[in-house]
Amino acid sequence: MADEVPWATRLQAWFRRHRRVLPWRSNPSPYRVWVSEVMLQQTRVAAARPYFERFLQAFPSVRHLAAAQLHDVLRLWEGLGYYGRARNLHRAAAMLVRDWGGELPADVASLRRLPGVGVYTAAAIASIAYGLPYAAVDGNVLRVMARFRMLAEDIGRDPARRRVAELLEGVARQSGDPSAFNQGLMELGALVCTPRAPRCGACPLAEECLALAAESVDAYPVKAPRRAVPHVQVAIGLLAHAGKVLIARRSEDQMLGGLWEFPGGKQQPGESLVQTVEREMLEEVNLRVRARGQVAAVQHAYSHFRMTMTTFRCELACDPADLRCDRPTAWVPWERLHEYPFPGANHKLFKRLGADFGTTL
DNA sequence: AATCCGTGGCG
DNA sequence: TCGCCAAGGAT
Repeated sequence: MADEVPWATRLQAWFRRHRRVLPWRSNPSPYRVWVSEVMLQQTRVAAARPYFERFLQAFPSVRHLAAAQLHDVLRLWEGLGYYGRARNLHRAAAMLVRDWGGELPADVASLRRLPGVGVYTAAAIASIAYGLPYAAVDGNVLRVMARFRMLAEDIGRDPARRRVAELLEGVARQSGDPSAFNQGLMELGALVCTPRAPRCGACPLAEECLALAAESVDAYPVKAPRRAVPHVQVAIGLLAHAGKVLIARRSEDQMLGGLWEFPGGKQQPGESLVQTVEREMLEEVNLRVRARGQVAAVQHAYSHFRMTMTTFRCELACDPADLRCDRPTAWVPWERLHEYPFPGANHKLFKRLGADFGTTL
């Protein structure tokens, strides 16, 4: 059957020969495939790998994950980004225990109902863990197929993804090994048909590649330019009392949800950063403080805006018992802050301040 | 359909 | 230095 699509056969042969040894490939159980696929969403293999090892060590099964506290799941996700993935993974584990006996369902419709499992991830789990014939169309596959078939559609839009999925569904079915076919296409995109400087001389699909034949590989894939991102000024306060600093937990329905931070917020028009931090402290935790001096400023780029985060040492100008906040807060010794999951920008700050900064509080 | 959601590496 | 990009999903 595989002979009906020669390029798919060559692709799979190439994959068997060149595939990387990756932790989730050694034992592609449904749980391990699921966790790896979620970690790999918009994330490079090199970045996800150490997280996967630690995560599976801590939560070896769906039931272990479901029984865990979100706090501990987020600590293991800390630094990987897109924290909604971790929250969804945790929620989905509970659903799997409740509705599926702690197993991953073996059909795409049921998989698709799990939070954090979209069209791509459902197809990836179904094909890689269960051998079912679905095309898993990720960014790699879109780029490879845009060049291979010289597709003019903007691959950032949904019609292109659907078109490629239609193109590949039949091939995946005839391939005889949907897991190797899908992973082969993605591996090809990661190792050979790369975004920049593709290695067409090493490509098993080169002789049938339309973009290569037209000497137009550089013109594909077609992608709309990104918009410019805004830059915001943020001021945060390090408020110490009795040897501990005040932190607050971000709401789970917002950006960086479930992670901890120092109180603070965005600078408003006509406001100095000192005024910003003093106002935010009052608004967020109902404490009157005086900003004593700038400690550090770090630059950080999020997915859709950039930030300069300026940090001020603050001094209490009211009774600490006035503390009121609509989200969890904690007074924590500086050396124990690592027990709480913090966003990347805060880790830049920690690194800047040094390990013994706590002694200066 | 368009926007929101993180981070680090790379040229 | 800085824009681009990576095994996308939710709304």
